Amino acid sequence: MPGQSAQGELPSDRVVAALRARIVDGGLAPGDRVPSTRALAVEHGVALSTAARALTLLRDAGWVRTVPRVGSVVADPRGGEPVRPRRGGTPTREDVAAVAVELADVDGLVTLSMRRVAAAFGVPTMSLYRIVRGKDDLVVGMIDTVFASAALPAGTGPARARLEALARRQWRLHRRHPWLARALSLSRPQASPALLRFAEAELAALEAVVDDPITRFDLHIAITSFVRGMAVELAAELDAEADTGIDADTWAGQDTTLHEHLRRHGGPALRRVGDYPFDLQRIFDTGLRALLDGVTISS
Amino acid sequence: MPGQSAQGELPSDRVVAALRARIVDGGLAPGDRVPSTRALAVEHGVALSTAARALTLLRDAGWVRTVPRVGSVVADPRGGEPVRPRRGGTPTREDVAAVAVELADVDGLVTLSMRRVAAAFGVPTMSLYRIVRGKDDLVVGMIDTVFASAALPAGTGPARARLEALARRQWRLHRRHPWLARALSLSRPQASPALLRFAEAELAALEAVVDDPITRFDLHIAITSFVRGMAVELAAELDAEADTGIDADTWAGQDTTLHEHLRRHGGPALRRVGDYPFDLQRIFDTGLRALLDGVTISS
DNA sequence: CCTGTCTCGATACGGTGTACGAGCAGGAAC
DNA sequence: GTTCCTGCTCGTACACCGTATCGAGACAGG
Repeated sequence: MPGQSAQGELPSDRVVAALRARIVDGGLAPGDRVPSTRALAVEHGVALSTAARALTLLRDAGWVRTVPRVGSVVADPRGGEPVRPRRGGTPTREDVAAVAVELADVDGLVTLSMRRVAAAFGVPTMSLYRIVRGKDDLVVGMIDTVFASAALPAGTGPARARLEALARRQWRLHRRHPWLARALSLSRPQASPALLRFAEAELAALEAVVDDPITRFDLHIAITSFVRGMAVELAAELDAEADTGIDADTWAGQDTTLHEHLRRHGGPALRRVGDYPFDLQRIFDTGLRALLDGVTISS
Repeated sequence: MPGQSAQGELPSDRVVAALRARIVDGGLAPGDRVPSTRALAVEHGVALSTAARALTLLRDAGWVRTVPRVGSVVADPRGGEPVRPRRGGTPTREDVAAVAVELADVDGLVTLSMRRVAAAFGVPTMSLYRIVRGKDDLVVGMIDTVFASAALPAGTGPARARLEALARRQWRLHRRHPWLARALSLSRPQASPALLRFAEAELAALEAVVDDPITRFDLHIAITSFVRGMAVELAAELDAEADTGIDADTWAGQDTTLHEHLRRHGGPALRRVGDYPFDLQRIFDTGLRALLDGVTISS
């Protein structure tokens, strides 16, 4: 589908790529004027707004800079930061992400649509697309927002305690934002500064425990995966609870069939567990302890 | 959206619940005729097809049985199995799930739509809804199909080896069906016979290692979560690879910005890792070893 | 004032899941 | 033999999604 949001196939990206190519070739030197919106439009056979979008993207990436009343000019590669998002009344990426996070916290990720975010923001739907590249990008921004909101635990003390604190911190984030697990599983791994800070802290703690740098990084990913896997379970649990509240009867019906299934297909080991108090916090604690035991044992 | 497919709120469920209530009350005894489709439709103010669907659901659940040319009749509770899905030319739930699995294996879960499944099956779209309850139900069926296709490793030998084999088997399933992780994270935990078989085997192996039944079940969930968390990573990796193939240029561009991000936001510990060969199989092995070390250590 | 440039927002497109109800084949009853 | 009435089939329609496109307006320079 066209709404698949497979980033990289959009017409504006083709224009961006072409211009970037001309810049790195030297065909366009720093200071040179880049073709105007209209020129780009006829040159590439696209709509004006598409060309305008391409220019915006180039500017946000730091390739060109906009000189008011003149046009866009190739930026100096040494020219410092990739242009701060223009301040002023216009909402920033962070603002939009923050609003979307609030919305998702209340209603979940499924009902989060661009239209709804825009409405909550008080702007027309399509105006969002000047601030974020699309829904995927918005979700990445939300993830970044959430992880940026979490303070890192102290980087001192015993390594084991630091690792535990870091995992717990992430787990708390998932408790607060149940959509997070689903969002992480849906999005590609993006380079999010806030996520990198967590990775950095965890790797630093692991240095005291694991010598081999590759194994160290492996274990970092393994721990993260464990936390996220548990978070997925948590999200599912919360969903189920929400459903129970709405429709207790149906749930009860499913419950009986669940028990029936368990009786029919579950073997002796499953039955031997008996009455099991399902408490994800305890499960998380137990699992994390085991995992960290295993990590520290190899030192 | 109305297609949110929150199971349990459908009008047909209300009808089902009402009829079930009348049956358990004794208002409708075994052998009694249940109201006809049309009668149900006017009684509950729903469409004919909704009423028909309700009857189908009741029959599949074994509450009633259809006497051709007469109507539906309350089934004898002792009457054995909940009615085999009628054999013959009509495709069964398993058939549909199998086709959907093939489709998802090739094209991924995102492009899997009811229309596409129906087309691949050669039936009209809406005919699927007589076989599965909706897309969520179809996905659950797909999960069940996949797990049912996997043979369980031998239930003998050292517990540690059995646990490892079980985790590996699940991991292999995720390698073969990259959509599986996403499907599991999206769906509620359903009582799937095939999944229960895995749980049973894992619990049996854990019995030799963990005495406390609650801790044992906790660790079972923890191990499963770890595997699934790693599988999510795997799915993301495969997605990224697919994108690279299609659009190497864009990916290269993202790569530079990724490295830039890493340089800017990554701390010393991240840099000290140096060149890291990203290989999820090795990461999985390392992580699993650590986790199982931690599990067996507490014995 | 004109004119080239940028900004904005409505509209439209192609997709989704699924509720709905008109039409159908065929045995039962008259 | 006709007329009901059954359950079944499936084409249509709805509400919603993400987002590309484009026309109309804002604004500064000449």
